[in-house]
Amino acid sequence: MVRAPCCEKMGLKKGPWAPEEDQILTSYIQKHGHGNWRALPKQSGLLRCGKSCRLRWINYLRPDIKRGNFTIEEEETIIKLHDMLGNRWSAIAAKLPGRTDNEIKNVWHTHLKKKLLKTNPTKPVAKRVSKPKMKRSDSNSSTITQSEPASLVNFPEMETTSTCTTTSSDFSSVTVGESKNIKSEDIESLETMPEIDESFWSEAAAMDETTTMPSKSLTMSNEIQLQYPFNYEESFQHCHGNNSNFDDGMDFWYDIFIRTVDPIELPEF
DNA sequence: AAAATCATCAACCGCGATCGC
DNA sequence: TGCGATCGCGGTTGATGATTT
Repeated sequence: MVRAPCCEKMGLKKGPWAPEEDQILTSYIQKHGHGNWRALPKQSGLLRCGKSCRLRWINYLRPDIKRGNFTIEEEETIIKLHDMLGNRWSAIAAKLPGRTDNEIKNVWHTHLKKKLLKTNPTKPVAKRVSKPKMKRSDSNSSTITQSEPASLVNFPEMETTSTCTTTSSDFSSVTVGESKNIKSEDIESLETMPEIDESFWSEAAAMDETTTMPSKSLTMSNEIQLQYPFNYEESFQHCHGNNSNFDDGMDFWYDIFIRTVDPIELPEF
């Protein structure tokens, strides 16, 4: 599929927005709503592409935008959420009313990353938990489809956990209750998401000495998930063959771990 | 005082997901 | 069901102001 490059048409303006443009966009949206962003510039008379209009509205003109410096509480929330979610700025922004993903991203890169490095230079700052990418074609199926491995996972503690015990030879089909598949809302449900901090991982590693993976089908509640700090790579290799790697295993278990809303069922193995 | 470097942040870009015909 | 259009996200860029040399 060939995509028409955004803003490439002659006459479309780029760069900083003039106050008059802001005025036009604001009054148009207040009157008509934004509807189709692509059509908005034509209808409002702006010489901008829809994408640019959308960004300007979302990041700057929206009436509920909170301006000014971030409070200590907001910064702490960002740090906490980033620790849990990684660079999922929109998910983090959803928990900070009036703040945009762009703003949070900027604050993270300019202030918080440095702040964290100062206060705790040994802790990995760029910890990223990738959101599993689901193939659209599988959205109604009951199986988890893994489209690509996590690109960066930095949990050194996990690599040292002892192995789990499974008797599985086929883990390719995991039933996920009613929700059928991972939904972004599930991942966004931070109210039910356990906080994963360093103490969790060290506790998990300690517990792992005595726990093994259940060998029969089970319902995996939030608590149970927390009790099974698997060796991601080995467990995944066990299920998918020895050619799979740590990232595959991490992503696979992330799929399972992230289901925090409804209990899920694992197949017999 | 001027040049160089750094910090900030608004805006852009590309891509995957989703919508809707 | 396929495909083009559109949306939304995250990474990156570049303009600008502040600070340092």
